Amino acid sequence: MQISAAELEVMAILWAEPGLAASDVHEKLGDGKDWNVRTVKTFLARLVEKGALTTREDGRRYLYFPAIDEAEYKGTAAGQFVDRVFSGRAAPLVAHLADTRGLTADDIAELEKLLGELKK
Amino acid sequence: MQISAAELEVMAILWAEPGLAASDVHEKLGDGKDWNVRTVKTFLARLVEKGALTTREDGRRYLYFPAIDEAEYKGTAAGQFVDRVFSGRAAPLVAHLADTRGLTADDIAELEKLLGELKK
DNA sequence: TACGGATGACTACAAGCGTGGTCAATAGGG
DNA sequence: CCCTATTGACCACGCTTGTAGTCATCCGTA
Repeated sequence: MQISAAELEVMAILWAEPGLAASDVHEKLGDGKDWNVRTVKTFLARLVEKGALTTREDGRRYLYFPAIDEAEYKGTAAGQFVDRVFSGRAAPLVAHLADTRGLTADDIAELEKLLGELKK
Repeated sequence: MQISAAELEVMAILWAEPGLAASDVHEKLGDGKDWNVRTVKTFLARLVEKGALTTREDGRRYLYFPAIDEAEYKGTAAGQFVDRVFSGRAAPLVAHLADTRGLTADDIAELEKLLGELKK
């Protein structure tokens, strides 16, 4: 089930707040995204078609709910990305991230904590 | 400069061994990828068009060379991915990787070493 | 009650992508 | 020397993606 970049923005909004109507999603879009409402509706329709969203009728409109789990989706997406770009190896990915965008001290602390747990 | 998944496979081969001809690239493709030679040539042509490869004539054929830096490309790609899927935060990405595919002990060790260096 | 704005259904359309076919020239093996 | 396999140039085609337009309907307000 492929979800495109633009569609993912819509999913992000609905993962954060399920049960919105098309116009709500439109309003909640970030700054750069000044998509037409119809564009948003297209994405919603495609996501429903793809099985990533379900709808509930609410009078004359639909409310949209995520049909796939956020953590699960992100996990798979991360795995696919690492496979595609880094031949499946996670460490170089982190190295590159550190290199090109600089991990914050917080990031590093969080990662250390994570590694501590993983070692157990 | 967008490089698609299939094109990236070709880039990977040429990053590992620059100066191959189309047929060489075709031969070096991994197991799953039984693309037709013409498919490979299409990707090569598109990559040249995109400026990701340059060519040198070698008699009747072309040799292909990467025109973009591997580390740089991967760094940007990683950054874009983290932005797109994880709102720019690296730690959750690693957490998801650990979760869904299990990092190996080696991975963990490598990451720890990396973090050690980053802290300095 | 008539109209303007919201809503869903359907349609459009160009660019990108994955996959490969056609054609003409040519180089190499028999 | 001739035929086959290789190579590049160009073309094709259906699917996805980003970005909406059109149309009919309906709801609330003037």
